[in-house]
Amino acid sequence: MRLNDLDERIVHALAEDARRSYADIGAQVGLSAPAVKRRVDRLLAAGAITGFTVRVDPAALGWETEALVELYCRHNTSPEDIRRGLSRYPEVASASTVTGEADAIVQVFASDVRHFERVLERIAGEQFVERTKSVLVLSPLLRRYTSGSPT
Amino acid sequence: MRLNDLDERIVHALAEDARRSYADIGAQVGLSAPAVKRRVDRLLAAGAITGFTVRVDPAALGWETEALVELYCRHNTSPEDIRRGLSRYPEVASASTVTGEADAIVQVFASDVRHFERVLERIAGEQFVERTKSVLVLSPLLRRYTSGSPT
DNA sequence: CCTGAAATTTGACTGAG
DNA sequence: CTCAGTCAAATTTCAGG
Repeated sequence: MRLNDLDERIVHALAEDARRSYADIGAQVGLSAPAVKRRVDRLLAAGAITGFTVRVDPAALGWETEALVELYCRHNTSPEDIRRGLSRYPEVASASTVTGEADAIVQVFASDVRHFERVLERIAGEQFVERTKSVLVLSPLLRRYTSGSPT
Repeated sequence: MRLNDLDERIVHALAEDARRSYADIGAQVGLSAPAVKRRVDRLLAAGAITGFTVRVDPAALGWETEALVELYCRHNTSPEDIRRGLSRYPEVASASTVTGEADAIVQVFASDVRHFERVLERIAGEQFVERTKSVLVLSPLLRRYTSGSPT
Protein backbone atom coordinates (compact mmCIF):
# COMPACT_ATOMS: atom_id res chain seq x y z
CA MET A 1 0.00 0.00 0.00
CA ARG A 2 1.24 3.46 -0.94
CA LEU A 3 0.96 6.18 1.65
CA ASN A 4 0.87 9.74 0.56
CA ASP A 5 1.91 12.78 2.50
CA LEU A 6 -1.54 13.21 4.04
CA ASP A 7 -1.55 9.67 5.41
CA GLU A 8 1.87 10.17 6.93
CA ARG A 9 0.81 13.36 8.65
CA ILE A 10 -2.29 11.64 10.02
CA VAL A 11 -0.22 8.73 11.36
CA HIS A 12 2.23 11.19 12.87
CA ALA A 13 -0.58 13.08 14.59
CA LEU A 14 -2.03 9.84 15.95
CA ALA A 15 1.40 8.69 17.11
CA GLU A 16 1.64 11.82 19.23
CA ASP A 17 -1.86 11.56 20.63
CA ALA A 18 -4.18 8.81 19.49
CA ARG A 19 -7.16 10.36 21.27
CA ARG A 20 -7.30 13.58 19.32
CA SER A 21 -10.62 13.88 17.53
CA TYR A 22 -10.85 13.43 13.77
CA ALA A 23 -12.02 17.03 13.51
CA ASP A 24 -8.88 18.18 15.31
CA ILE A 25 -6.56 16.16 13.10
CA GLY A 26 -8.49 17.28 10.04
CA ALA A 27 -7.95 20.91 10.95
CA GLN A 28 -4.21 20.26 11.18
CA VAL A 29 -3.81 18.40 7.91
CA GLY A 30 -6.49 20.29 5.97
CA LEU A 31 -9.26 17.70 5.75
CA SER A 32 -12.77 17.29 7.08
CA ALA A 33 -13.37 14.94 9.99
CA PRO A 34 -15.09 12.23 7.89
CA ALA A 35 -12.24 12.35 5.38
CA VAL A 36 -9.72 11.73 8.16
CA LYS A 37 -11.77 8.84 9.48
CA ARG A 38 -11.96 7.24 6.04
CA ARG A 39 -8.19 7.37 5.75
CA VAL A 40 -7.64 5.96 9.23
CA ASP A 41 -10.06 3.14 8.44
CA ARG A 42 -8.15 2.45 5.26
CA LEU A 43 -4.84 2.43 7.14
CA LEU A 44 -6.32 0.00 9.68
CA ALA A 45 -7.68 -2.27 6.95
CA ALA A 46 -4.35 -2.22 5.12
CA GLY A 47 -2.49 -3.07 8.32
CA ALA A 48 -0.38 0.09 8.34
CA ILE A 49 -1.97 0.96 11.68
CA THR A 50 -2.28 -2.24 13.71
CA GLY A 51 -4.04 -0.83 16.74
CA PHE A 52 -4.23 1.78 19.46
CA THR A 53 -2.42 1.58 22.75
CA VAL A 54 -1.30 3.56 25.80
CA ARG A 55 2.13 4.89 26.53
CA VAL A 56 3.03 3.74 30.00
CA ASP A 57 5.61 4.88 32.53
CA PRO A 58 7.28 1.57 33.41
CA ALA A 59 8.35 2.89 36.81
CA ALA A 60 4.73 3.55 37.77
CA LEU A 61 3.94 -0.06 37.00
CA GLY A 62 6.85 -1.19 39.13
CA TRP A 63 9.26 -1.84 36.23
CA GLU A 64 12.13 0.30 37.48
CA THR A 65 14.93 -1.47 35.62
CA GLU A 66 15.37 -1.66 31.86
CA ALA A 67 18.17 -3.55 30.14
CA LEU A 68 19.31 -4.52 26.66
CA VAL A 69 20.67 -8.03 26.36
CA GLU A 70 22.73 -9.30 23.45
CA LEU A 71 22.12 -12.99 22.82
CA TYR A 72 24.80 -15.23 21.35
CA CYS A 73 23.08 -18.44 20.32
CA ARG A 74 24.18 -21.94 19.43
CA HIS A 75 24.52 -22.82 15.78
CA ASN A 76 21.37 -23.99 14.08
CA THR A 77 19.16 -21.83 16.28
CA SER A 78 16.31 -20.42 14.18
CA PRO A 79 14.72 -17.03 14.82
CA GLU A 80 11.54 -18.92 15.63
CA ASP A 81 13.35 -20.89 18.35
CA ILE A 82 14.48 -17.63 19.91
CA ARG A 83 11.03 -16.09 19.64
CA ARG A 84 9.37 -19.10 21.20
CA GLY A 85 11.91 -19.29 24.00
CA LEU A 86 11.67 -15.61 24.89
CA SER A 87 7.91 -15.26 24.58
CA ARG A 88 7.52 -17.16 27.85
CA TYR A 89 9.15 -14.29 29.78
CA PRO A 90 6.73 -11.49 30.64
CA GLU A 91 9.81 -9.35 31.35
CA VAL A 92 10.80 -9.41 27.67
CA ALA A 93 9.35 -6.34 25.96
CA SER A 94 10.92 -6.77 22.55
CA ALA A 95 13.46 -8.87 20.71
CA SER A 96 15.01 -8.83 17.25
CA THR A 97 17.62 -10.77 15.37
CA VAL A 98 20.45 -8.52 14.23
CA THR A 99 23.56 -8.35 12.10
CA GLY A 100 26.93 -8.24 13.79
CA GLU A 101 28.45 -10.51 16.39
CA ALA A 102 25.35 -11.08 18.49
CA ASP A 103 22.42 -13.07 17.12
CA ALA A 104 19.65 -11.14 18.82
CA ILE A 105 19.04 -8.11 21.02
CA VAL A 106 16.42 -8.35 23.74
CA GLN A 107 14.80 -5.51 25.68
CA VAL A 108 13.96 -6.53 29.25
CA PHE A 109 11.98 -4.72 31.95
CA ALA A 110 12.35 -5.86 35.55
CA SER A 111 11.23 -4.51 38.90
CA ASP A 112 14.80 -3.95 40.07
CA VAL A 113 18.35 -5.07 39.40
CA ARG A 114 17.96 -8.22 41.47
CA HIS A 115 14.88 -9.18 39.50
CA PHE A 116 16.75 -8.49 36.26
CA GLU A 117 19.62 -10.67 37.45
CA ARG A 118 17.26 -13.60 38.00
CA VAL A 119 15.64 -13.16 34.57
CA LEU A 120 19.04 -12.90 32.92
CA GLU A 121 20.18 -16.10 34.60
CA ARG A 122 17.13 -17.93 33.36
CA ILE A 123 17.51 -16.61 29.81
CA ALA A 124 21.22 -17.45 29.82
CA GLY A 125 20.22 -20.96 30.87
CA GLU A 126 18.01 -21.55 27.81
CA GLN A 127 19.18 -24.42 25.62
CA PHE A 128 19.74 -22.24 22.57
CA VAL A 129 21.74 -19.52 24.40
CA GLU A 130 25.50 -19.72 24.42
CA ARG A 131 26.28 -16.47 26.24
CA THR A 132 24.82 -13.02 26.84
CA LYS A 133 26.07 -9.47 27.18
CA SER A 134 23.95 -6.80 28.84
CA VAL A 135 23.81 -3.07 29.32
CA LEU A 136 21.46 -1.32 31.72
CA VAL A 137 19.42 1.62 30.52
CA LEU A 138 20.19 4.75 32.50
CA SER A 139 17.56 7.15 31.21
CA PRO A 140 15.15 6.88 28.31
CA LEU A 141 15.61 10.00 26.18
CA LEU A 142 13.06 9.50 23.42
CA ARG A 143 10.33 7.00 22.76
CA ARG A 144 8.15 7.61 19.77
CA TYR A 145 6.55 4.83 17.81
CA THR A 146 5.19 1.46 18.74
CA SER A 147 5.14 -1.38 16.33
CA GLY A 148 3.97 -4.93 16.50
CA SER A 149 1.03 -6.86 17.81
CA PRO A 150 -0.95 -6.48 21.03
CA THR A 151 0.39 -9.75 22.42
CA MET B 1 2.09 6.28 42.82
CA ARG B 2 0.81 2.89 43.86
CA LEU B 3 -1.44 1.09 41.43
CA ASN B 4 -3.94 -1.34 42.75
CA ASP B 5 -5.30 -4.38 41.00
CA LEU B 6 -8.13 -2.42 39.35
CA ASP B 7 -5.72 0.16 37.92
CA GLU B 8 -3.50 -2.55 36.53
CA ARG B 9 -6.37 -4.27 34.81
CA ILE B 10 -7.50 -0.97 33.29
CA VAL B 11 -3.99 -0.23 32.03
CA HIS B 12 -3.78 -3.74 30.63
CA ALA B 13 -7.08 -3.33 28.80
CA LEU B 14 -5.96 0.00 27.35
CA ALA B 15 -2.59 -1.42 26.34
CA GLU B 16 -4.40 -4.00 24.24
CA ASP B 17 -6.82 -1.54 22.70
CA ALA B 18 -6.79 2.09 23.75
CA ARG B 19 -9.96 2.78 21.82
CA ARG B 20 -12.28 0.58 23.81
CA SER B 21 -14.99 2.64 25.47
CA TYR B 22 -14.93 3.23 29.20
CA ALA B 23 -18.21 1.37 29.46
CA ASP B 24 -16.62 -1.65 27.80
CA ILE B 25 -13.59 -1.62 30.06
CA GLY B 26 -15.83 -1.05 33.05
CA ALA B 27 -17.85 -4.14 32.16
CA GLN B 28 -14.64 -6.16 32.10
CA VAL B 29 -13.17 -4.91 35.38
CA GLY B 30 -16.47 -4.44 37.20
CA LEU B 31 -16.85 -0.67 37.30
CA SER B 32 -19.11 1.94 35.73
CA ALA B 33 -17.88 4.02 32.81
CA PRO B 34 -17.37 7.21 34.84
CA ALA B 35 -15.47 5.28 37.50
CA VAL B 36 -13.10 3.96 34.85
CA LYS B 37 -12.63 7.44 33.42
CA ARG B 38 -11.85 8.85 36.87
CA ARG B 39 -9.12 6.24 37.32
CA VAL B 40 -7.68 6.85 33.87
CA ASP B 41 -7.63 10.59 34.54
CA ARG B 42 -5.86 9.94 37.81
CA LEU B 43 -3.32 7.67 36.10
CA LEU B 44 -2.73 10.38 33.48
CA ALA B 45 -2.31 13.08 36.12
CA ALA B 46 0.09 10.90 38.09
CA GLY B 47 2.10 10.14 34.98
CA ALA B 48 1.57 6.39 35.10
CA ILE B 49 -0.09 6.68 31.68
CA THR B 50 1.82 9.21 29.62
CA GLY B 51 -0.38 9.25 26.55
CA PHE B 52 -2.17 7.41 23.81
CA THR B 53 -0.57 6.31 20.58
CA VAL B 54 -0.97 4.07 17.55
CA ARG B 55 0.67 0.74 16.93
CA VAL B 56 2.22 0.92 13.51
CA ASP B 57 3.55 -1.59 11.01
CA PRO B 58 6.82 0.08 10.00
CA ALA B 59 7.02 -1.85 6.72
CA ALA B 60 3.54 -0.69 5.67
CA LEU B 61 4.61 2.89 6.31
CA GLY B 62 7.65 2.40 4.13
CA TRP B 63 10.13 2.03 6.99
CA GLU B 64 11.68 -1.20 5.79
CA THR B 65 15.03 -0.80 7.52
CA GLU B 66 15.52 -0.81 11.27
CA ALA B 67 18.86 -0.32 12.97
CA LEU B 68 20.32 0.06 16.44
CA VAL B 69 23.09 2.62 16.74
CA GLU B 70 25.51 2.87 19.63
CA LEU B 71 26.57 6.47 20.25
CA TYR B 72 29.96 7.32 21.70
CA CYS B 73 29.81 10.95 22.72
CA ARG B 74 32.33 13.65 23.61
CA HIS B 75 33.01 14.28 27.25
CA ASN B 76 30.69 16.72 28.95
CA THR B 77 27.76 15.72 26.77
CA SER B 78 24.60 15.71 28.87
CA PRO B 79 21.69 13.32 28.26
CA GLU B 80 19.64 16.42 27.44
CA ASP B 81 22.12 17.41 24.72
CA ILE B 82 21.72 13.98 23.16
CA ARG B 83 17.94 14.08 23.44
CA ARG B 84 17.75 17.52 21.87
CA GLY B 85 20.10 16.57 19.08
CA LEU B 86 18.29 13.37 18.20
CA SER B 87 14.76 14.70 18.51
CA ARG B 88 15.23 16.57 15.23
CA TYR B 89 15.45 13.29 13.31
CA PRO B 90 12.04 11.83 12.45
CA GLU B 91 13.86 8.55 11.74
CA VAL B 92 14.82 8.19 15.41
CA ALA B 93 12.18 6.08 17.15
CA SER B 94 13.78 5.75 20.56
CA ALA B 95 16.99 6.53 22.40
CA SER B 96 18.39 5.82 25.85
CA THR B 97 21.58 6.43 27.74
CA VAL B 98 23.15 3.16 28.86
CA THR B 99 25.89 1.66 30.99
CA GLY B 100 28.89 0.09 29.29
CA GLU B 101 31.22 1.49 26.68
CA ALA B 102 28.67 3.35 24.59
CA ASP B 103 26.90 6.41 25.94
CA ALA B 104 23.55 5.86 24.27
CA ILE B 105 21.69 3.42 22.07
CA VAL B 106 19.40 4.77 19.35
CA GLN B 107 16.71 2.93 17.42
CA VAL B 108 16.38 4.20 13.85
CA PHE B 109 13.79 3.43 11.17
CA ALA B 110 14.62 4.26 7.56
CA SER B 111 13.02 3.51 4.22
CA ASP B 112 16.00 1.46 3.04
CA VAL B 113 19.68 0.95 3.71
CA ARG B 114 20.70 3.93 1.60
CA HIS B 115 18.35 6.15 3.59
CA PHE B 116 19.74 4.73 6.82
CA GLU B 117 23.26 5.44 5.63
CA ARG B 118 22.41 9.11 5.06
CA VAL B 119 20.78 9.42 8.50
CA LEU B 120 23.73 7.72 10.16
CA GLU B 121 26.14 10.11 8.47
CA ARG B 122 24.18 13.09 9.70
CA ILE B 123 23.97 11.72 13.25
CA ALA B 124 27.67 10.87 13.24
CA GLY B 125 28.30 14.47 12.19
CA GLU B 126 26.58 15.95 15.24
CA GLN B 127 28.88 18.04 17.43
CA PHE B 128 28.47 15.82 20.48
CA VAL B 129 29.05 12.51 18.65
CA GLU B 130 32.54 11.07 18.62
CA ARG B 131 31.81 7.80 16.82
CA THR B 132 28.99 5.32 16.23
CA LYS B 133 28.57 1.58 15.88
CA SER B 134 25.49 0.09 14.24
CA VAL B 135 23.74 -3.19 13.78
CA LEU B 136 20.86 -3.74 11.38
CA VAL B 137 17.74 -5.51 12.59
CA LEU B 138 17.07 -8.67 10.60
CA SER B 139 13.66 -9.68 11.90
CA PRO B 140 11.60 -8.38 14.80
CA LEU B 141 10.67 -11.39 16.95
CA LEU B 142 8.61 -9.80 19.69
CA ARG B 143 7.22 -6.35 20.30
CA ARG B 144 5.01 -5.91 23.29
CA TYR B 145 4.53 -2.51 24.77
CA THR B 146 5.38 1.16 24.74
CA SER B 147 6.76 3.49 27.29
CA GLY B 148 7.94 7.04 27.39
CA SER B 149 6.95 10.50 26.31
CA PRO B 150 5.41 11.74 23.06
CA THR B 151 8.18 14.23 22.30
C1' DC C 1 -18.53 17.59 2.02
C1' DC C 2 -22.74 18.35 4.81
C1' DT C 3 -26.50 16.79 7.93
C1' DG C 4 -28.87 14.17 11.45
C1' DA C 5 -29.04 10.13 14.53
C1' DA C 6 -26.52 7.17 17.76
C1' DA C 7 -22.93 6.45 20.86
C1' DT C 8 -19.48 8.06 23.86
C1' DT C 9 -17.29 11.18 26.77
C1' DT C 10 -17.57 14.27 30.60
C1' DG C 11 -19.11 16.83 34.63
C1' DA C 12 -22.31 17.49 38.61
C1' DC C 13 -24.75 15.54 42.04
C1' DT C 14 -25.86 11.85 45.41
C1' DG C 15 -25.14 8.00 48.35
C1' DA C 16 -22.32 4.24 50.60
C1' DG C 17 -18.32 2.68 53.19
C1' DC D 1 -13.43 12.03 53.23
C1' DT D 2 -12.74 8.97 49.55
C1' DC D 3 -14.72 6.32 45.95
C1' DA D 4 -18.46 4.54 42.97
C1' DG D 5 -23.12 5.07 40.73
C1' DT D 6 -26.73 7.69 38.20
C1' DC D 7 -28.23 11.15 35.24
C1' DA D 8 -27.96 14.84 31.85
C1' DA D 9 -25.33 17.89 28.63
C1' DA D 10 -21.87 18.42 25.20
C1' DT D 11 -18.71 16.15 21.76
C1' DT D 12 -17.63 12.92 18.73
C1' DT D 13 -18.47 9.30 15.62
C1' DC D 14 -20.64 7.59 11.63
C1' DA D 15 -24.20 6.62 8.24
C1' DG D 16 -27.13 8.58 5.21
C1' DG D 17 -27.95 12.02 1.16
